[in-house]
Amino acid sequence: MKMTEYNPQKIERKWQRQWKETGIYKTKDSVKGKKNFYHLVMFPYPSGDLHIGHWYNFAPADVYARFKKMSGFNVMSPIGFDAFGLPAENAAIKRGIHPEKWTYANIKAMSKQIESMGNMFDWSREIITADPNYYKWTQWIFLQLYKNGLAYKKKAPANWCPKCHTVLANEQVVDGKCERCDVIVVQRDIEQWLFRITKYADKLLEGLDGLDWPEKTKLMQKNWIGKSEGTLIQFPISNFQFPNKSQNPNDQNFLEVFTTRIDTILGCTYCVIAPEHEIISNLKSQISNLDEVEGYIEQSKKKTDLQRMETDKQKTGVELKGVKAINPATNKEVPIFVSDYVLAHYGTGAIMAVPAYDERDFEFAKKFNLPIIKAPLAPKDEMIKKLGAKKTINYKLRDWLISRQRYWGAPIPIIFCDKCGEVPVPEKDLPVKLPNVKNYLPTEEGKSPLAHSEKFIKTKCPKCGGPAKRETDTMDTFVCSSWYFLRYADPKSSNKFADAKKIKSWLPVNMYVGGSEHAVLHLLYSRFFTKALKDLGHIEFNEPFSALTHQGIILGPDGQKMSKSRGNVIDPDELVKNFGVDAVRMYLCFMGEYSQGGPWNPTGIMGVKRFLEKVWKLKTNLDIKCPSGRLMSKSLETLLHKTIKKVGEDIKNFKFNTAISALMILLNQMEKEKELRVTDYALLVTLLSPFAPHIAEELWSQLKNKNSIFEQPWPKYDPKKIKEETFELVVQINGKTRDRFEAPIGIAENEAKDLTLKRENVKRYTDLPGRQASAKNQIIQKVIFVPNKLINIVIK
RNA sequence: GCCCGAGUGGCGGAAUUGGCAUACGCGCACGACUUAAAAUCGUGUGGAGAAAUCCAUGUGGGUUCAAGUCCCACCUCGGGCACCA
Repeated sequence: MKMTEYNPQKIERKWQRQWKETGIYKTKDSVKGKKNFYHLVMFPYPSGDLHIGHWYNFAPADVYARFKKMSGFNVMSPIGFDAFGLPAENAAIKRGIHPEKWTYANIKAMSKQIESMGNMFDWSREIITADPNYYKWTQWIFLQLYKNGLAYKKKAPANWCPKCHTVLANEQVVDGKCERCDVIVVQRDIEQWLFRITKYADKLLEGLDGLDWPEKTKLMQKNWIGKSEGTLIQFPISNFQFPNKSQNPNDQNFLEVFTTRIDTILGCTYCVIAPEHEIISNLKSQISNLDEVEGYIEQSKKKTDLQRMETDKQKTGVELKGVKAINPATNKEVPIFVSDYVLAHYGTGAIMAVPAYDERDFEFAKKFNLPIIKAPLAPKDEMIKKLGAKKTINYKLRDWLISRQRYWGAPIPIIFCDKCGEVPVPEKDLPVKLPNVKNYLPTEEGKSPLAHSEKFIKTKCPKCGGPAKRETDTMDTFVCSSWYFLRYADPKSSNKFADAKKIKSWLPVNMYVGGSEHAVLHLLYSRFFTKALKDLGHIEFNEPFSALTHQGIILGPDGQKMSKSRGNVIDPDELVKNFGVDAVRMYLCFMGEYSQGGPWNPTGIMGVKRFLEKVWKLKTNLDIKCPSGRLMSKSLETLLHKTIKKVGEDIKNFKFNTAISALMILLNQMEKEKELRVTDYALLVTLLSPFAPHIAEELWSQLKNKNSIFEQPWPKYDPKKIKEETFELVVQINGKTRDRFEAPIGIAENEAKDLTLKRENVKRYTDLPGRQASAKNQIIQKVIFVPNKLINIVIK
């Protein structure tokens, strides 16, 4: 069969079938003489349809992967599905379909769509996090963390989404609202599982330095961790009386505060404690306005986080009457207030207020008519010594809340026994399978739907064999995705989460491509898992992703975020039907800077489509144009080598738009040539192949090549052939371009100057009546010569 | 409020890091082919001016022989954090 017309759909079908049959993208764990290169895109969750955003993530990333493969690396580019979790579950519930059925139907549909992109994904390594063979190891990792004190259960106020009926991690609360459904989050006292990510705060901070990541992302993590160095100081309570009950050794007769500004302590005129602060219960007998205080505490407990934030300008609070603290620096008594502008979970939950130096304290002081003293600043170190204060470090980062009162997740492998208490499921009993229940709807009472499944709950205690109950909460889906990159190294392993040798040969990930919305979620959690697994001796590296790139967001043609209600959604399937996969891939690369994204231009794609057609036509004309064996023109040769250099360098830097522009320039030049060698045309096709793999593979085979173009080495350029012999010397008069002429590379300053002064265009400025152009008689003040670039004559 | 990032033709965007601003593409205009249209090909395309030339990289200042690029102030947009003491 000989194809004469360019029919993208036909070519795509042909080569996608061929690639599948030959298994060209199946990755071996090692190839002799080649270095492994782990190239990863963030795996999608099975939401339903493949969005243009997925394309923008995967297609340009595939250009990079193919380029790496052709550059001599053994490239692994795996794909899978982040199948558990709220998004899939909510979508399923909305349609009245069981989450499992819905999820697997979507995976099937989306796999087909992903395959249509023609990426070099290795499907033999596909993973699905909802598969028991996968989540067995998610549970196993949970147990490792649990056994080493990095996972714990506690009852405390947590972010509760009233619509999703589950608690959420701090990272999943955006502006006081649930990141999934935008409903205002409330605080709810509930038993919850947490990972002790705070133990790794410092390591997570330090590790950022060595990473080839966008600076902005590193900064976001740094700010999220929020390290601040300060001091703990004790403010004695005057006339402190221990409560009547038997004396608790933890009861303190002082108030400990945290400050980063101990130098301002002389200006401290009152103290403030958070409504949740423990000291209140010990002071009860001394507080004369206890009813008022407790009323205030009740009130602030009822507030949502969002309401607390809204009180931005209006500070509230109540003084603890009958109790005073003593400022240890001045030995003066100061009042104590309870106010919700102080956060219980940060520092000690208590502050020394210095209204003269702190804006928030100033506002509060003004409202309650408290003294504002502009005291002199004291030297920090001296003050610490004098007061016997302790230097300390605080972090904004809080422990990661991972339990969800939802059905569609990996069960937490813990058993509760009346006799033995909390008992981890023995590793040999993993996985704890998620039962296929009929009643999977979330409940209001703060319990997982699994709590209704007697069959699931009832079990035996692994320790004593007595009757016991299973934990019914499931894990946050971010737990599943915090280690998936390890599994790709050995996706079928049944006796380990992945073979150590295989992990060593592939990890850390060499290039990770995905959205920046995960800057403090997935990317932080994965770093935590990696560090914990390393400390527990399971892996040998500290950081999961050596290099990271974010794609931008594609907006609708109207410049607005794409949404069905706005009707500005661009459907990639439709584009593929109209323009072909190669054109879609290529236009995504061409439309602008990769990390920037931007509005979709419906007519812009015609440009790359035309380009591909021209490449095709050039081949048709080749037989006429090329009498075989002719030398190409000097100028084409230079351009060809320059293009090889530019395209390679641009792909390496994810500057796909300028790489394509260089290819267009090369094509435009080739079209103008009277004769064209087959080998030179083949070079163009090779340079094009990472962007438009289907047409390139077809043209390559039409050039009578038997192997795949992707088994070709990336072309090398000859640095000698890039060097030109002449250049265009720019002549400026007072910094403005007035002339230019061809001059040999390396021309000396004197020679360039002489030639320049003889130019007619220059004489017009320098040959003034009665004066001569020379630096001596002051027409010419100065001559600036930039070798191989320009000459600037400064005249008066 | 604080911390990042960005503002370049009608539009998406280039610019070897201080050296010809507007590459490449879209769009538009004119021409060729056609009975005609589409497609295709060719030419032109920042603004003003007859021209010399002048003016243009968010605004205003500065440094420099030379600024889109460096410095200062401001404006607008995007992102992050948000009572973290």
